[in-house]
Amino acid sequence: MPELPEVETIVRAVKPYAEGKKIQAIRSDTPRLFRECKSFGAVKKAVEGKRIIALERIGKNIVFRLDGEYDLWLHLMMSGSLLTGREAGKETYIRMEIELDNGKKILFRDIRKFGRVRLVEKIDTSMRLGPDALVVSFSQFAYIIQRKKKAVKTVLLDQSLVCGIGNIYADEILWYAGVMPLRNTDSLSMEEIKKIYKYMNTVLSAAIRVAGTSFRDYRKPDGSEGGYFAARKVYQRTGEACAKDGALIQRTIIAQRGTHFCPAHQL
DNA sequence: ACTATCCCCTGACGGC
DNA sequence: TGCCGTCAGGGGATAG
Repeated sequence: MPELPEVETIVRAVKPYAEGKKIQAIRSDTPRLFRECKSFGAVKKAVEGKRIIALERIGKNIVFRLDGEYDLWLHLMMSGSLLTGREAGKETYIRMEIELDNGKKILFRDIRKFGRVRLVEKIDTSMRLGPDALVVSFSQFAYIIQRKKKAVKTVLLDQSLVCGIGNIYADEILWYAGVMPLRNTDSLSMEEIKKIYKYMNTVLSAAIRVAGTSFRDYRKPDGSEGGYFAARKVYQRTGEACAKDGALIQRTIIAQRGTHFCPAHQL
């Protein structure tokens, strides 16, 4: 699923393709994608003819910074991806096509139609996002963790606290940190919070270096797969031996999500 | 105001 | 062969 490393990979690939170009046309036959906008027509009117000043990632969110009144915001949700150098007619599940003024196209592919587009003001406060997981300082992070009294995994998944972490990396980070996903944040020692912070950075950075985790739907814009699935320690390894101590990986449900952990070294 | 639960979508896969 | 249940899960909406 596209989490911070996957969205970062996509944005890095699309950046040189999009930045500095004008949006010639935007097309879509999936009204559902624009369910949070007034209408598709309103989006069309706001973005066509506008230049893409920059392409940015904030957590799992993608923002096309435009030289108009609004920016174009996109969330890939679970099965969304951006494709470059391809024709819409030759691909399946294309929900939106952005044609640039050089004739090239950015395609939004999304099997499950969970993705969403918004027009956002230049300074937007409606997204309710905490600081990005790769930007937040340790003191900020410790403060955020300590003022919550919930399962640590739930806190890591809450985008309004820290944004960018999803189900795969929450499990991976907690495996490295040696902390049980169900542990209440008010019981964590400062040592444990330090470990979670440290591995949040190392796991996300390592995943970006290999272009993310391809599990089910996620692919890079050129169609190739990310390499982190092979490197993962717990996610989707239920019943396998833990790489650290050989105990069998267990699975439970936290916050409606499959949660994987080692019962021996995660305390 | 806060938290927990439901639900949107589609395809893959295992069991019978 | 094909039908059915389960799983994948981000985040907005809604109930409490």
